[in-house]
Amino acid sequence: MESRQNREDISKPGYHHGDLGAALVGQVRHLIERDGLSDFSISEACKALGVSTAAPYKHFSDKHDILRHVAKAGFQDLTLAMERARDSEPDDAVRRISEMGKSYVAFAARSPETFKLMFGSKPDIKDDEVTKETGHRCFDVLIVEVANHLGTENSADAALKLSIMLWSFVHGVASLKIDKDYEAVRIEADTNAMIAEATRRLLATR
Amino acid sequence: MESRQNREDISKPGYHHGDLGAALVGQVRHLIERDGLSDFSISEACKALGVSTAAPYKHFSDKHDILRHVAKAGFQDLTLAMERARDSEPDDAVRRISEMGKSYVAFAARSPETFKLMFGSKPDIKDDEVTKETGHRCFDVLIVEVANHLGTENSADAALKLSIMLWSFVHGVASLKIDKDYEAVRIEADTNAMIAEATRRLLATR
DNA sequence: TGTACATCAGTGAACGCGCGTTCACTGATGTAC
DNA sequence: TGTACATCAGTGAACGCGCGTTCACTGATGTAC
Repeated sequence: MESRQNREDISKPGYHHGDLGAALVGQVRHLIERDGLSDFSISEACKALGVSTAAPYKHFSDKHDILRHVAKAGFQDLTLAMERARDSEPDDAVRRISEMGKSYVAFAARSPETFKLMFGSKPDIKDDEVTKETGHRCFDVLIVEVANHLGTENSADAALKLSIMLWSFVHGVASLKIDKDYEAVRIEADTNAMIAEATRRLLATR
Repeated sequence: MESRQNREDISKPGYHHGDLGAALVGQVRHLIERDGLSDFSISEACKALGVSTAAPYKHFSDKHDILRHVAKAGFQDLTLAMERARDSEPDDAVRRISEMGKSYVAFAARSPETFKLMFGSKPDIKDDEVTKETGHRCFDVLIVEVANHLGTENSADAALKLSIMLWSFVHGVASLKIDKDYEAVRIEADTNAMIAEATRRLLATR
């Protein structure tokens, strides 16, 4: 049993479905993006995979369990995207941080409903320790970079405070963008330029 | 007919319900906050008001129509709160703007689900011209103040850009706060202090 | 290699549920004469 | 002031719907001998 869980990524085509668990998480993620977080249904995910509506319960305890896995996968993707952005800019610390911000917003634009699931207030997601831990690791990527930039003469607390400020800012940009609020106020916002500008200002030494 | 619409705020107790339309909007707003935007039901609102489930359709075309009125009321409340915050700080322009930011976040903390309804991506809300206009008026309160602060030597475009930046920031703080994301990352954020600090930095002249 | 057996990922039919919305109706109110 | 009538905000019963979840079952797979 344990060995099967460890190689759940290999899919033998002849063995029933192969790996319905992973396929469901992927399909649900797709449907969430297509129909919205509150309008998708796992029944439809089953239909798309050619499987009975009872099949998921052999892999997950309930609907929320599937969503938890989707959220976790989302955090892993986001972390990866931020690490890539960080590594793309080896010379300039401020630019490195603003690139990470851009990749945060880009992820939200690419997967808006998954983003909402990850950062929304559903208790089934929020209270899950595994998802929490995955999210925390994501935030750590930013803290490390800000602490590096500030240098040792500044306290870790200063780095934390700045990180929260930077996170809050890009999270606001991401939220307003995917909810089309800029458009609602008839603004066309160049979010990338704005992130670069705001990052500079927030990180400016007085 | 027209004269009745104009005094929909007075409620004659003997005349059927009095003013079921306004009562429903209030009750739905209350239920949204209690049960969440995706778990409330108008049936329950009807039960709470002691009215049949068919009664709402004498006042609203459908469920979304009620939500549109809730969103509009939310924007009016938010605008009022921001104007009050602005007027409480007559001397210092930067502080005036940061007080407006604090009142934005305070509104979100007070009415998180209404806030999500107002700024979320529900098309029935987003595409409504009346709601749009009410939201726009809200944003204008900020732009005017930022333009005043910048003075005439700066373009209106500069004021707009700065306003978007400030809005994005406080919107991020509000979202992360009401979705309990600071807590999820085990942070206790002093949002008011953070807003004051970030506003100073974002408005700083180089 | 062949056979018997245990496992467990699937089926498909059924369930209870609460929802939004409709329908023909009723009866209190305001108004015209 | 009294009566007849039009209006329309309410009723209450019913509807169709799709959902998440359960149940006893089946049959392909891996394994022990």
